[in-house]
Amino acid sequence: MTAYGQFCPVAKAMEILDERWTLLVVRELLAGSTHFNELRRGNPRMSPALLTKRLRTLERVGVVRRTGDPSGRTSYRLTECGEELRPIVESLGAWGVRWIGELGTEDLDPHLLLWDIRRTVPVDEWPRSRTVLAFAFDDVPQKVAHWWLVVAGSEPDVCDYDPGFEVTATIRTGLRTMTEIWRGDRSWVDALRAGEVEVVGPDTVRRDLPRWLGQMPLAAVPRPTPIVSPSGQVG
Amino acid sequence: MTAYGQFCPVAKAMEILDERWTLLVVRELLAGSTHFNELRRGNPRMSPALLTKRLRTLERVGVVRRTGDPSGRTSYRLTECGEELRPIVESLGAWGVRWIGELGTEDLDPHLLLWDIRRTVPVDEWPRSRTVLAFAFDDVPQKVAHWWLVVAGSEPDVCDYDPGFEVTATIRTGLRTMTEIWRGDRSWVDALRAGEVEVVGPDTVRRDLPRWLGQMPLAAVPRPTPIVSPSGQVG
DNA sequence: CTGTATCCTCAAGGATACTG
DNA sequence: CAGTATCCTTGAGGATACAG
Repeated sequence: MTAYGQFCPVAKAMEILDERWTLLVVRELLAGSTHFNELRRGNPRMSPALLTKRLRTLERVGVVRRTGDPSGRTSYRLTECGEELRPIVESLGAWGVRWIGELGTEDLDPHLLLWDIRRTVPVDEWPRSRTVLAFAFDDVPQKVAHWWLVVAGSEPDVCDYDPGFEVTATIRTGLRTMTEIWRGDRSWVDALRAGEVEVVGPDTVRRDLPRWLGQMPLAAVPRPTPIVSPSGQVG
Repeated sequence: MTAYGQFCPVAKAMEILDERWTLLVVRELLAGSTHFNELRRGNPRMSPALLTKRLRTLERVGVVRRTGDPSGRTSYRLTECGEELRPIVESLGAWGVRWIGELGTEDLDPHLLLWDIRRTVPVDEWPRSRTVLAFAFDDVPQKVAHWWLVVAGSEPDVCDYDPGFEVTATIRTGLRTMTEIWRGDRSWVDALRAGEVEVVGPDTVRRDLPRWLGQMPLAAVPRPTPIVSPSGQVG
């Protein structure tokens, strides 16, 4: 928060918002997280001390209000001022998904992926009875390769251990491929055709599964048209 | 540009954009600056080494293209990718002007103010003949208290020394007051009534002067409605 | 005009362990 | 659950001078 020495509103805004992690904490709050550990889960590489510090700053400048919620737990909520950051965070996301397609291996995180999927799972598309999808990622250490997504009732659950229910279908693929599909960088059909995803389960499930999982909301953002030269090469 | 370890497009965008000064350099490019020293003038507290570094990064990620312009001078221009940051920078400005009203003394800078005014002076509103406005700021060191704005033809000029032409009118006020008027935090009439601005010159000029100078574009952004309690106090 | 080159400091923030 | 406490490092970036 070192001052820029400018009266320009953009500079004044950035004094607050350009600090590392700040807008990612706001992103979590916009997505509906309210508790300290929810915010941590959304930003696992952030130390708790730093999260505290950022929340204090955001509170001081009026973006966040810290309250005890009904049950007495501490909870953080965006003020009107903070809520008005929504279009900014959304535009940043749209810009990011359009122009920063290349993901490093560092950017891939199964925990974040599954939690993000869980957040927006279209439960209505799923069968009424308990349904369990198993994920097996073949490009990460065994320890973090297996995940389960359980939909029973209206609340989806994510586990990194076998919850013991019968598995409806298993998705074998790379974490990278699954992430790219989720982000809308490539389509299910494309990945299936390329043999990079294998869905083990009944045909009906294999057909419905893409609709069950869906894609992240930003996946719908149109991508820049690649410039194709007459020779057919991408320029 | 330390990675966040997240595939989220907001995180990927912020890896680039949350570095100190970055979006302020982009702001200058969006405003039409193309040369190294123009970019420096817009961000005087930024060291040239750091500006170089930021420009290299922006070039590497595809936001900026570095070219020699017709005359051979180096020039920096936004790519399509960089141009798409415009709505983001504008939203940040709108948010900043709405929610960060308090300016520290550090934020006041006569050079930046005059250059910003110059940038958008509505020359058509001015007399056809050469017109010179003198600014005398009474709350800053003598050295930086006196400025001249010269409009002759279509190109306005700013000087921090007496250019020698006959002065059409002199504006005596605080740098803070002038900055607040420019930002739209307060109105001319309000500041005049409060006796915080004195315009020395012909009546016609005193009347027209607010229209000559105008306000920064973001001044038009509506401000949050203060919550007024029944007792009349601002909450 | 468009940068390099150096130096220096300091504080941001990552890692880890611990507590009411 | 919601943070503190501590340590440590490293590189970000401010200041200044200089160069092609």
